Amino acid sequence: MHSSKLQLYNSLSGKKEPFQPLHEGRVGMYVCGPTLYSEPHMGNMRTFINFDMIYRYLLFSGYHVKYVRNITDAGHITNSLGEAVDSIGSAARLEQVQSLEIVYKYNVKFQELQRIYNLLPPSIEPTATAHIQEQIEMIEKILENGFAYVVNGSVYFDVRKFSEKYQYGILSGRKIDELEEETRALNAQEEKQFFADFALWKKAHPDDMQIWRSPWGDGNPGWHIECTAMSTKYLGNQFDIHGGGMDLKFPHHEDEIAQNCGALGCNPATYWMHANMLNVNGQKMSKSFGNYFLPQEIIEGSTSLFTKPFAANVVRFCMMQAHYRSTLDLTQDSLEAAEKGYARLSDALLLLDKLTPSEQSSFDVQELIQSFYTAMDDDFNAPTLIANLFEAVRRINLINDGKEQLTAADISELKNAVFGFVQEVLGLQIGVANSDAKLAPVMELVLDLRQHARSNKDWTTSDRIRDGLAAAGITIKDSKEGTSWS
RNA sequence: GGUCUCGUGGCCGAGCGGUUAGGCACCGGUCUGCAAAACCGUCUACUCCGGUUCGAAUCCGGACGAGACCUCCA
Repeated sequence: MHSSKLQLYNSLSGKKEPFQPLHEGRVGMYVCGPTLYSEPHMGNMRTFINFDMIYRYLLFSGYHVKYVRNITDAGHITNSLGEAVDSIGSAARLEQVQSLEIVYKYNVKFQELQRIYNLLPPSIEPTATAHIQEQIEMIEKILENGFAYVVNGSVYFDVRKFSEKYQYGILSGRKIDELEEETRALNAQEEKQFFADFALWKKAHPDDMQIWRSPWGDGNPGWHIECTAMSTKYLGNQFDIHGGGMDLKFPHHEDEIAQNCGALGCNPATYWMHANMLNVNGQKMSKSFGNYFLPQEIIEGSTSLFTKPFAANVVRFCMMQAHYRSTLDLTQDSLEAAEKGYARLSDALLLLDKLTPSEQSSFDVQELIQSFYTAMDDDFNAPTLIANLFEAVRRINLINDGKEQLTAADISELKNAVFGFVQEVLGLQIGVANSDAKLAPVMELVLDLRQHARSNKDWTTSDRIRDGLAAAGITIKDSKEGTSWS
């Protein structure tokens, strides 16, 4: 039961298009992963969380998905001044460790973060350093096809030559003759024949910590070629979806297209998807703005940006309330709102098991369920999905109050749909109990004593227990069914 | 400087030509010994100025403002 109505926004065309996979029922998806010269920050995580949601909905829709997300562990080697800059190497020297050691260290953290934020593991997470040979072969193909040239041990992509046959700038909308004026005056690029040419292979610099042999001498691969090499190896010359952060659109993705065309004669992906940036307190997350924090710090409450810790589920829920193509502003207020909203959603879902079925249903469950699919089929509109889920929450609560009815079969259908969308599609975990095994019987005793006092109208004692628990951080809730605590 | 995106109520954030987005907060109610919690309900909008249209938050033009990319970047 593949979702045939799925529409997705293609950055290549700038509009929503019906999703038509290359091979019926199968999807190949490549997403640019992290560069592990430092810990991935919360902004990085938003992109991966968004693509996790996209991956999840494709799976949920019945597609067989091969999801490749690379790990960049080879340094990006050039900066605007043409100097060799190996960011992984620089970080390693600072910490006095080998570059592989630092990459390994951050990779372990990244894997842990994926578990914490409930990301499904991709089908494959290939690393750049394990695919140097493939990158060299890809560069050789581009050279054979005449779209690159060798200078002094380095290889550059020939953008002008490429433009004779293909359109450079097709993704980002940039035009070569305009690019030159747009580009700020840059020096020290004498090796390049043309300002827009980019490195495929860069001759080794004495300070490089990572050096490989190649037909052009010792050196390391250019920044863009790893994705072309690995996407081709695992997904083929052409696949369905290529994703990444908005900031990778140019030049990285543009150059990937050029490389793929140059080597294999085709744009690698049918659909290009770009996730938008995360803002914190109104600005793009950045060390210089002082609004930079790590994904584990928000959970531990160890960032001074927020006054309290927030659960990974809450952070994820907050992110799902914004569309993946919109910027999202994370603030104390937005997180607190998400925390309460998520608790409301969560409570209603747990209520589903306790509902009393009726002979007849007072509203159309199918219509409600369909609205979930409609939202997600419209370019993965998770915020609208959540709005529709809250409509379900309202209905569930009304049933609980005896103001709406649902048959046992309808309750069961609703439950499957709602849990499916919340847990499998949005990747949120419901009903994760936090009660301590030793505390539970103690609380039972304490609440029993309080109930005893209450039935004797001994309000002094009952309130003393309630206030005492509150002081210990335990909140109790009285209801018709009894007293619960958390 | 160039290219592009965006400006929605107290906050976050959907919608993108006519129909309630939603969450949080506020307010009203139900429940309760009281309170909290929970639940139900209500109210606050579309930066400004023109234009197109029977009708615009939604399309077009302009102004102002914010941001992204052009250089490593999710």
